[in-house]
Amino acid sequence: MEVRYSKGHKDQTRDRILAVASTYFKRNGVNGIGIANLMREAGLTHGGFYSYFRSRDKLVNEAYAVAMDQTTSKWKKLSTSLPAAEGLEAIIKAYLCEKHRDNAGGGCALPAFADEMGRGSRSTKKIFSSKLEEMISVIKNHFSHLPADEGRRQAIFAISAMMGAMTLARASAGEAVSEEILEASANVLTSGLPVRSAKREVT
Amino acid sequence: MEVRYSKGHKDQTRDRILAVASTYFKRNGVNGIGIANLMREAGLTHGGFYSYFRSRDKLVNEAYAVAMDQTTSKWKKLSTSLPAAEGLEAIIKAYLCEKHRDNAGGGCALPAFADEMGRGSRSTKKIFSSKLEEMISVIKNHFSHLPADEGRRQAIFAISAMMGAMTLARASAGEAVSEEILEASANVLTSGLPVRSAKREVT
DNA sequence: TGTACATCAGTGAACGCGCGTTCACTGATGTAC
DNA sequence: TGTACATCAGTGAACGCGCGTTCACTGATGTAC
Repeated sequence: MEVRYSKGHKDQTRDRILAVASTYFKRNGVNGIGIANLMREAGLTHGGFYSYFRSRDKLVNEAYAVAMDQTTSKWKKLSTSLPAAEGLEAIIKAYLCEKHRDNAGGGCALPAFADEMGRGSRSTKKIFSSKLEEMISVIKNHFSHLPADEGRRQAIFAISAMMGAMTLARASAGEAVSEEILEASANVLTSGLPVRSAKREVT
Repeated sequence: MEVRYSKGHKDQTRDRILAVASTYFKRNGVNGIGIANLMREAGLTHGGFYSYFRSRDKLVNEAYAVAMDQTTSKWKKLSTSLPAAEGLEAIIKAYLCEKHRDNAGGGCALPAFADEMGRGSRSTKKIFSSKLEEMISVIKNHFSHLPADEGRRQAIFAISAMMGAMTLARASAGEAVSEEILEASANVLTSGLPVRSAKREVT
């Protein structure tokens, strides 16, 4: 047993539960793991759950937000370490690879449960769209050479295409077409997007 | 009560159960409706279910196949009624519209449960990839002016982008960004794809 | 310093509910004679 | 033609199980005196 009453101890435990939930919801689906198992993975028993969250639904909504934040910050890191065009290519290649496909629990929130959020409540959709807005904003920085509305359009499109390809690649994992999907989408996105065309014109 | 023992009566009932399952699974998720309610929607009681399917899992796999076939034949109809470029635009516009977004039960199988199939068994993934292959084949016909492998790549990419956009639009339904997603993806797909570029070159 | 008490993170038994599955039964029909 | 029987699509009660949720309790710690 660790020391109790330490400053922020309960917040740390809460964050741990959320981290476990984010991972398992992404890997097994939002209904793919129950509270008892979640709490066990967090090193606790199920009874304590309700001193952290008012209901399972509340946890689910918070886990959605946490999971989407994880993707956003990952993209931000890749973004800031490279110039615009290379940064976007780095994001696309890190996204559309077999390692990401086979690691749903540690990967992007969108292919893992965007469709589940589509069946969620109004509050779920508000969380989704505000977190998606942050993702769009990060990607949009890579289209700063375009007019603002065109850059936003390209960013939205790139995110849609990436998450769609990953979802289809996962659904066909183990079949030859799965790698084709990753390859095709990475190829078209990196060779066909305006950011790359712009590069070519400069060269 | 209808007449019993009529030729093919049981097959018709089976098809009706599958049609109901396809619609409700797409609308509410694969776990969003139970056997009792499914059978009630098909005009029966739950006890009879097991004279049609060996288990719920078997029904789910068959419903996946039925749902994907529905999309394929819808695309085929749009494809054959128009020349290549216009046919593809018709498919894209019919896909990326608010009517489709708000009608998951009657819409495409991919945004409805591709992610669920990603968590399915090996047999589920085999069904998925063989049905996806048919979809690719229909879309690929619209890229017949390209080398075969490039046409296939574009077809795979277009399908990924369409289903990704629809999934994100549904998850943000009710927020302004939802319509933006549909518009952005339809716009980029129809103006940026090689089929359209080819058209322009000819003109 | 030592003792009694309050605090509170965490425990685990218990409950109700929904769901997948089983199974003995029903009742309308076609068929044999 | 009429009667007895076989067939079989469909019924609904019952069971077991897992899961979300509740709640009385535990036990380690900090604090008051």
